[in-house]
Amino acid sequence: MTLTQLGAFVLVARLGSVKEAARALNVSEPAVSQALTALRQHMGDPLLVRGPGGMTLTEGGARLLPIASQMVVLGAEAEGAVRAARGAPEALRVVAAPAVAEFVATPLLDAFTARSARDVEGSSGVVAGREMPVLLHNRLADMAIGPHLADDQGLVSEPVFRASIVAVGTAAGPRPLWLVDPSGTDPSSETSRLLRRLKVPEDRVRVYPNQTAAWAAAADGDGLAVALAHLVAPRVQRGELRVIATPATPAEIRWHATTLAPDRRPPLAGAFRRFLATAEALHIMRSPGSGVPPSRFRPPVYVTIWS
Amino acid sequence: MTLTQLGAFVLVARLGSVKEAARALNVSEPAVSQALTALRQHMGDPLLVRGPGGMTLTEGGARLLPIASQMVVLGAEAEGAVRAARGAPEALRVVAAPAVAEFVATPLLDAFTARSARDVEGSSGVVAGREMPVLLHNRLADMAIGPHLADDQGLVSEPVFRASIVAVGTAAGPRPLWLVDPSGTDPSSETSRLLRRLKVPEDRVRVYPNQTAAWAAAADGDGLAVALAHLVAPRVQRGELRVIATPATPAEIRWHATTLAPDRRPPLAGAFRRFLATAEALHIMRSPGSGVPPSRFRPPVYVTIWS
DNA sequence: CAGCCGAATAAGCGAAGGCTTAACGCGCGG
DNA sequence: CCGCGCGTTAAGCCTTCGCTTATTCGGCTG
Repeated sequence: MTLTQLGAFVLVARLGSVKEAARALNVSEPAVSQALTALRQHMGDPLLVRGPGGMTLTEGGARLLPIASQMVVLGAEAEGAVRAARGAPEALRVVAAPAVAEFVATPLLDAFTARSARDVEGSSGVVAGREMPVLLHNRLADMAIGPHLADDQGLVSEPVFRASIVAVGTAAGPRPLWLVDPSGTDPSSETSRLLRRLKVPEDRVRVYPNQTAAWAAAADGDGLAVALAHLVAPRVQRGELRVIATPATPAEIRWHATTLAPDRRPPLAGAFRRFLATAEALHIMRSPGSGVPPSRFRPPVYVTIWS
Repeated sequence: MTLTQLGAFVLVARLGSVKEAARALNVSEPAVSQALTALRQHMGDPLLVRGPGGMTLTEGGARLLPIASQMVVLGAEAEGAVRAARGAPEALRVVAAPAVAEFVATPLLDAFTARSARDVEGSSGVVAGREMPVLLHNRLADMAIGPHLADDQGLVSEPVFRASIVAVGTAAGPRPLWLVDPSGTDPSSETSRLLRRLKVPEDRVRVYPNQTAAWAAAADGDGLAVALAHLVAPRVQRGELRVIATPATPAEIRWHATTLAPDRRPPLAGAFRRFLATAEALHIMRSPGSGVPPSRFRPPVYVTIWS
């Protein structure tokens, strides 16, 4: 399996014909055809078969195409990325648990890049706790902010923030519906730990795309939402929501910053780690202003790998 | 540039040593070293240099690593994907504008897969309008739901839903701050069209990760949020928010479903397109129940390409 | 049935890729 | 200063890639 083969396959699938693909690639038609057969053989699937209106994908080909297409794109990107590294700003890549990402990751990165004298470019993404060690080890991220990561060889995980999680809703009741953010599906998260401690059955849990949405549903009387106390406080004061005591809340939780061991982590990750200890960072975590000007808002490039 | 070369590079970067990488790959040490030099030459960058505590990445290497790593992973995935296609459920991949993704994409796909007799597996992702045609053409998605896509050769875009966008907040005032979801940064979106029509300068715009969050901020009196009227209605009725008239709102908008031309689109995409015309789908779009049980909630695999 | 078009196959060739063993360079600690 | 340990270079070998031209196969159309 070669990038050229994948490229040929992608182009034939897109253009619907070997001939056109050959023309687009500026090679002879058999070259493309041969690349295809090599790939077919490797995969053990026809991938593309003759059909009305050109070559059409088999089910296997349809599965392969998005993956192959991405690989081709990444291949092109790779060359550019290395070349662009000269004189480009240093990159700092942070992955975070949903609540962190939703409320504080962007303000923190903004403050850090603004304060850092160096030319720095930060970006962040959301992942489950289980993924974090892998991403750090593979250096797909420089720092993870979220739950404590077990003493995985080569990782250092230090607490950077303490908060309290509470249940909020409009009224207490028996067998409430629990409204949570995606970390409810992440077994290593505090949210899911809480649900387990309360023995909430799965059919009494509803997952929302983010904590704000879950609060909104709770304010509608749909159930109890899990919330970080200091973040939901304004709504409680306004009377939209009430803090509902449960056997397991309020509970104290900690956010941890995890990086590779100091001798192996990028310098920038160390600098950011030190920044997290400053009063400025602490202030941001305690009361993040939410919403950012559009020029600052760069949504990460989410590429969905359809599996 | 070969996948083997990239694999060797990734492994050396991860393990910090050529020797260990060679052992992990079960090849001789020069094999790895040579793969590295080939890649270095191709890229025109040392990528990895000797450093204290093993081989350390150059800035260029650091840029390459995440890309290379992903390519390697995808390479492995490719083989599995084709093999798994036998007897696997058919895949339907939908990309959607932020508002669609936030409120209706998941319920729609759930309803469709539940109703379809076939074994179907749906998944969805969020993208900007500009990306949609290329994703469809490249067959990285089977359908796009969002703005009308210009008469791009080979694409058919049909309206599937009509709604009204309004501005909501707690009070009208001069020079309000506009609170929008990420589509505010997408020039082809209705939201950004609206902002342009109102001549809102960029520094009066704040982008939130989703519409719900923007509404919440608006309820806090932070400014005016852009909202789909029928979705924000409950909050207006409860008095949390008021609809604020502006010279450009309320405005009627349309969601369009776009696929490849019928003769080139996957059968499943056609079936889903027809489903969107049913009363059931219409009902879901009009009043989507939000929040899904966790067993149903499969967050798409978001892979961030750090550029 | 002839003719045509597009895909597949055959045969051949140069250039990489990818692997080995052997030897070299080089920083570091005994 | 000698010997490790580790990365790199050298040389040789076989396989595969990737391309060509020439030919064959298969389906569609007049």
